[in-house]
Amino acid sequence: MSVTREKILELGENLIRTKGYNAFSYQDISTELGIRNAAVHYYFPSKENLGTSIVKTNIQRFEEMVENMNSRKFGEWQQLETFLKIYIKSHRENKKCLVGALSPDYFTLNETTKRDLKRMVEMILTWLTNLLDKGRSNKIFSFSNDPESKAIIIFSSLVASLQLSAVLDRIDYKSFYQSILDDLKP
Amino acid sequence: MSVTREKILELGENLIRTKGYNAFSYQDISTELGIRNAAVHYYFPSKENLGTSIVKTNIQRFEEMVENMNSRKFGEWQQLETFLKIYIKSHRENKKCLVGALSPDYFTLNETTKRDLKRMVEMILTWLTNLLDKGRSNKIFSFSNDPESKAIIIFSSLVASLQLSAVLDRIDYKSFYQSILDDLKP
DNA sequence: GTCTATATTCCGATAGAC
DNA sequence: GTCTATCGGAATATAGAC
Repeated sequence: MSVTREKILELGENLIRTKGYNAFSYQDISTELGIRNAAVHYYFPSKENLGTSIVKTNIQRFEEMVENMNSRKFGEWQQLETFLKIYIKSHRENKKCLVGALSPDYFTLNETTKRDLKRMVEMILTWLTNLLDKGRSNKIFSFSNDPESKAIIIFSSLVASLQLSAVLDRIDYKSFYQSILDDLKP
Repeated sequence: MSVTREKILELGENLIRTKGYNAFSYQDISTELGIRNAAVHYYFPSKENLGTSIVKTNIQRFEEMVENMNSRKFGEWQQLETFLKIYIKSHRENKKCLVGALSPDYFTLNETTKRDLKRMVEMILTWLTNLLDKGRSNKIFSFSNDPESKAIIIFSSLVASLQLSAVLDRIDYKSFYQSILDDLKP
């Protein structure tokens, strides 16, 4: 696979996660890579193509993370902490997560990207719901509400915390993150 | 104050809360109002002006809500429920809240709008932190972590839940909202 | 004070050169 | 297969008519 293509994918993801889908342009990418904007169109004919490819890449990344944790027999705590590390890293890099970057623009996306983003969110929420449910059965987590609602609360917190971090440069992310874990302790 | 100006403000807010700041244009507004796009520029010379005005309006609205609750001597539960109603209403109208609509685009905003948005987020978080703190002292709320972290978790949940609702049209908002309250019950 | 005609810049995308 | 020259349209914004 072309190295230019790879670079475009990486740059595109970074641009979406910093400026947002509707604020970045092919020009941003071509300038950075020292090529013409139309060269980007060669690899990704439309912005729709690029957006969808980026979402698909992220879905794959998530699936690989889950598979990896399963094959290494991670416990529920370990799995949750591994998942949370994605957000700590994003926070350190001053980026939003892909879901937090694209979901606010959902209505403006094309059908393909919408469908993929939806699939990604469903995948994450289903995984997290199951994790919380199993963890509670095993007396590792403790919470009063139903697992699905709890999963939405936790996932939403993570997604928006990265958005709010950009606004309030003084969020103590360590405390925030620790609070999410503390909330689940038996 | 001009009626056209009022309409522009209202339409602009709706557009930001549905399409997002970088996706809506003055054309969207002028078409809806049956005037030329430049007429909108008369009232709000730049998009920056419009954006800032909308944020300021929302800050004022929030301040009035708090003042109103104070003057009517609302208890902590009642205050929290009143606050949550904003999100239930937004959810019903398929809109994001203003913070959830603008924060993801923070890096692309001009300095004035950035400053106002920051002020709005700080105001809400400070209010919520104090509410949680007082409520816990009065044995009305129960939670283990520090009030500021808890406030960020709750506020983040609310902000992103509206974003995710657009993606997953099948979020049971009632359960979600009830779970947030249940989490705080002693 | 209110709005229209118009300029300018930038966007995403196509056709075609190498 | 890879990229450049270029288009058509839409975006924000200004100058000036009424």
